[in-house]
Amino acid sequence: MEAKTLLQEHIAKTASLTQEEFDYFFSHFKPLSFKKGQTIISEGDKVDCEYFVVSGCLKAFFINDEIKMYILQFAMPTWWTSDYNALYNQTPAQINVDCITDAEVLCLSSSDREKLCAEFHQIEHFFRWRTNKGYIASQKRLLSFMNNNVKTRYEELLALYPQLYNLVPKHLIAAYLGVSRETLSRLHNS
Amino acid sequence: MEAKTLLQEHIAKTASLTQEEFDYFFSHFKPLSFKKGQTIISEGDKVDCEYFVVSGCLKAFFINDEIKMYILQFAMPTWWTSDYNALYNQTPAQINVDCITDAEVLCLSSSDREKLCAEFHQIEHFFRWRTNKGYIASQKRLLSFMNNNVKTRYEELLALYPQLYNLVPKHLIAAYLGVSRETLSRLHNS
DNA sequence: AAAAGATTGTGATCTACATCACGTAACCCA
DNA sequence: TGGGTTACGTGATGTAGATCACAATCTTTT
Repeated sequence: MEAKTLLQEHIAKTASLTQEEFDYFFSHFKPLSFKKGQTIISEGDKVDCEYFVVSGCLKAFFINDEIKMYILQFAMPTWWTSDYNALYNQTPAQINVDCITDAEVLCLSSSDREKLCAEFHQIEHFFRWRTNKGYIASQKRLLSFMNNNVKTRYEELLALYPQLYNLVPKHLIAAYLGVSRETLSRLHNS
Repeated sequence: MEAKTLLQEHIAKTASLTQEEFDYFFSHFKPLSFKKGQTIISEGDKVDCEYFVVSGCLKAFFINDEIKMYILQFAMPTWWTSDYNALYNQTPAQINVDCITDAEVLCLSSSDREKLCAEFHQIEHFFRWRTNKGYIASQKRLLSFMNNNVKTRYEELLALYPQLYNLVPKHLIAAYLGVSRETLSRLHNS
């Protein structure tokens, strides 16, 4: 699907904009294409934008001790991603974002987002709900982390996003679950 | 500090309301007082409200297998709490909220919040930012969970909220850290 | 098509933390 | 003021998952 239509249908679920308003909104987004493996945000970068995924799959991750990787989010079409802590607090990125597959994204700068939120009540409404859903999902994941063992978390993840099983290498799924790739591999037999 | 002043100063940090607008906003809140140990939300309840803490300390927690407790949030003055998943998706509460100390709260119904957000752009702005901060904090905690051992998480928590050490029994701090009370106790000696 | 790198599986061993068990001290509240 | 509940410490033992090591594919690049 075309980027503009995808975004429009996505927004329409929570906010009512006229076609004219949406066209204006859309004009602030910059379309970007990336190849598999390309980096969008690196640790230490100044972060100015957030990204709406049109096609492909990104990962937002943290590297500890230059060795261990922890994946905060897989970002699929219609998902938003960035290092929101860095973006809102104007601090250097602690999170990396790169492309698991070739990907197309729409890039929106933080200043444009704030401008658009101030100009259109409905746009502010949309972003409140988007963040709200992210917050609820994040709380659920935290609870699952405290409450469930690796096997249960793995099954939950696959039930929620079956396409990940074939799209994403297993060691990345392990990094999302916060477990070693060896342990994840052994789960298949138990 | 008086409940109304506390809320007004809290809101003023992110939204500009005239005194008249704030008075109208405030008129939708219901002040409630609770004693130490009293329950505000029980698992299975229909959840209609969110709560702004004026004084005291609440905990939002999840009980697994009728045995293990996991604390999602300690809620102190100027913090907001509820079972947001239940509140937004109109599902029965999975989270409990009760009082660690005597507490005063201001209660806002979800329908009033949505009404106020629709009526005043600045109020929608405020709630977007509040949720945004919650989302960022939740992501940070998730990262710390994956990345750090118990001792580091304990030190982080005490650095962020030193008052918790004396205010809250250790087994509740253990339940927040997702660790057994015995292990937490042993950390003091190591 | 060959070489190099990435991905996955699996055994052996190690470790952080859980669980069980028991003892002591502090705090309610009738 | 005394008896019961709650809080907290600490030893002994169990276990999920980490780490190390190596081998077998599968993918990408030249």
